[in-house]
Amino acid sequence: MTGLRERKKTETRQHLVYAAIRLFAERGFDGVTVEDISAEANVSPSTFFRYFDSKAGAVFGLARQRIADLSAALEARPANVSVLEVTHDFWLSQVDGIVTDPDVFHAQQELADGHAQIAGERSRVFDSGREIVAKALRAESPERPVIELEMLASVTVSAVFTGLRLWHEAGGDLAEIFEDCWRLVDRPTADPKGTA
Amino acid sequence: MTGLRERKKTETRQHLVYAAIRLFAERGFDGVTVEDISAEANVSPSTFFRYFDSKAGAVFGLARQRIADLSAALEARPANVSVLEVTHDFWLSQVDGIVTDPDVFHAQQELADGHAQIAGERSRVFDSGREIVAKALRAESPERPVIELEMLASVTVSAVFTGLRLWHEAGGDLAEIFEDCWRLVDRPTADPKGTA
DNA sequence: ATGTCTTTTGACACTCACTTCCAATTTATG
DNA sequence: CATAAATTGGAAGTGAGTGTCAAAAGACAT
Repeated sequence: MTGLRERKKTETRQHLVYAAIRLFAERGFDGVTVEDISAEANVSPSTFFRYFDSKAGAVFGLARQRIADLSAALEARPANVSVLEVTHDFWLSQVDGIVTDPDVFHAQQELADGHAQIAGERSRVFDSGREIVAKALRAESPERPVIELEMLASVTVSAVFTGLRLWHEAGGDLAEIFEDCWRLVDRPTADPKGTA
Repeated sequence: MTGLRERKKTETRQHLVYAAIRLFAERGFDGVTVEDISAEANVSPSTFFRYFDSKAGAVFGLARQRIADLSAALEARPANVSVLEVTHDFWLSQVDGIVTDPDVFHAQQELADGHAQIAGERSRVFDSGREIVAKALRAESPERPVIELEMLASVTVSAVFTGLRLWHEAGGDLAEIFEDCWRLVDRPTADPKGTA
């Protein structure tokens, strides 16, 4: 599983992503060619397109690993911990990595906000996260209506997305912002219509 | 405001959007060139790019008008109707137009799910909707914490997005599905942490 | 170590999305 | 009718993205 081949591949992928983000941050998305990125990572342009579908794809080229980690965390869920708790704890656990090296995150956010192509990549990453949480919720509570669970999964993504966005725009304590966002996820669901 | 020039422009834009969606549905996104779309709409490729940033941009080229309508509805809001109510009623009022001619909607959804570029366009449309609702909420309740309002706005988008997605995937009564999704928006917000 | 098989890579050629610039055409205005 | 302004078409150029094929490198046997 962890042969030299595998290691070299993840290495190359990382080099390409970091090279891309750094160059984009320096010269702008349109000011950098795939050839530039490839040269910076010491591979050929052909190789770039073997790792990513598009130039924009490199920006969130490592984020899929995080989604895979979330999926693993949910599959390893202990019986006495809810899916929402696992999801909450997982995203909270990601805060450290982001605040430690915020440059990459802020660059990703700027790029996604400025270019529809990159926004598409970001959107897809979050969407696959939503799908994974929805699947886990369905397995956990097969008796609850699907629409309710789908909305719940969607709102967990909203919390993460909103938290990151607000932190990017205004700064502050990311963990604290995230907890504030999460409060809207943990409201009771089985209530009657309420204030409507 | 409604001179011949303006009318011709909106006409051309519509022709391009419908031509694009129809051709994409027939031959797939990659099986259609900008030249094809332009020819179908009787304009030159140069003109196409004066209306849209990219080939993908044409898919949601009319959706921005809906967001503008939402913005207008929120600005015309009577004092005794809440922002959430206006937003809810607006989206519900859009249901008719979608179910009457569902082909365009389904085609848009398929295209966005299959191509990151188009997903980016969709993401941006919904995001501008979120921004508009958030702005209205801040104006309505300046005393409430910003994070709470931002999350609320984000959840309204989740409701619309989830409703459309589920209807696209499983069919059924769109208005009913939307109401089910909206239940998670209208839960009380000022509660103590509750089940957390 | 050596040979063989498989995977990864680099080089080349090609299409088409997208940009830029200029000339021609059409609409608005006095 | 004349002039100004906006819109359009055409042509040329850059670079993203795809396909193919031969070379290089890791995996695995003897």
